[in-house]
Amino acid sequence: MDCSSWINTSLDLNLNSYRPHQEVTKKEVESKLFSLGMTNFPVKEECTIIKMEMELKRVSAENKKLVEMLSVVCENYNNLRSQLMEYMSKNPEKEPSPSSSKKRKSESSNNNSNMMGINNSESSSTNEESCKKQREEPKISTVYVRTQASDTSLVVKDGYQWRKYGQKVTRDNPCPRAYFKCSFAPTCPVKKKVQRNVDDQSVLVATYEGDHNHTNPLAPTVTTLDLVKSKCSNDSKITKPKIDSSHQVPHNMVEQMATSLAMDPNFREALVAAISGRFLQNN
DNA sequence: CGTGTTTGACCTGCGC
DNA sequence: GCGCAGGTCAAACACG
Repeated sequence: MDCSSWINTSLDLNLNSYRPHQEVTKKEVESKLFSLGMTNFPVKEECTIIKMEMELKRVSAENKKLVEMLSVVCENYNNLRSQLMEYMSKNPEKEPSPSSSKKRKSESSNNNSNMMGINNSESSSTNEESCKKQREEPKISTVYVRTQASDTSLVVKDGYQWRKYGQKVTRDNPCPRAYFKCSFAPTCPVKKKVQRNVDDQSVLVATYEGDHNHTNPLAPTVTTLDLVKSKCSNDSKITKPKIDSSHQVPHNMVEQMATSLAMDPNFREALVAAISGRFLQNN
C-alpha cells in the first residue's frame, strides 16, 4: 500500500494555546465576577471557581469540536466509499494488482482500503448476488495502525482479547504475519491477521474476519467529558453513565485518529477510551 | 499448573 | 497432477 496516498488526518486543535498552569489574572477574575454579579466573595475562592468554570467551558468546547471533526471525517469517508463503489460497479473487470494474483479469493476480493485506513467489505456490493455472497462470507475489515519504530511486537490494541495461533512469513513481505483468534468467548468466530506494512514497517496492518458474538470486554462506558473532567480535577473515581450503543465507533478507528492528533499521550489515552464508545458507527 | 506463545509440520486452494 | 503459498494445528516451551 502506498502510504503517500494517505490523507493527513492531523488536526490543528489549537492545543498549544491551552495554558492549564498559567495563572488567571486578577483583572480577568474580577471582570468575570462582575459579569456574574458576584462582588462580595473573597477573590481567592472565587478565583478557583472561575478557573474551574473557565476550564470546564474550554473542555466542553474542545469536546464539541472533536465531535464535529469526527462527524466530518466519517461523512467524508462515506462519500469516498460510495464514490468508490460507484466506480467499481462501472468497472467490474478491473481487479487488484498482479502482485496479489495468487492470493485466495477471500483475501483478494477485499483489498480496497480507504482514507481512514479501515476497509469494511460489508456494503461493498450493490447487486443481490453479491449481497447473498456477503451474508455467507465472514465480514472482513482492515485497519492500519501506526506504531513506534522501536516497537517490534505485532500487537494491535483494539480492546478484545486474542490468542495467537500461528505465524508465517509471506512471500511479498519479509515481516512475519501473525494469526490470532478471539479468545474472549470460546464460540467467537473472529480471527485477526497482523503484519507490518511492507513499505512502512512502523505501520501494522490488521485484518479482521467475522463478527464478534459478544460485547467488547474492555469497551469504555464513560463519556469524553467525564474523562476530561476527571483528568482536569485529578479525580480517579469516574462515574460510568450508560451510553447509547448505537453511537459506538470502533476503538481502533478512534485510536488511529487520536494518534494522528499527536496530543499528550495520557490525554490521548483517555480520549480514545471515551470516544470509542461514544460516537457514530458509520463505517 | 494453567495459560499463552512459538514454530515446524501438515492441510488446502489455486495456477500452471 | 504437481508445486507453491497461505492458513491451521498441535507439541514443546515460557512464564506467572
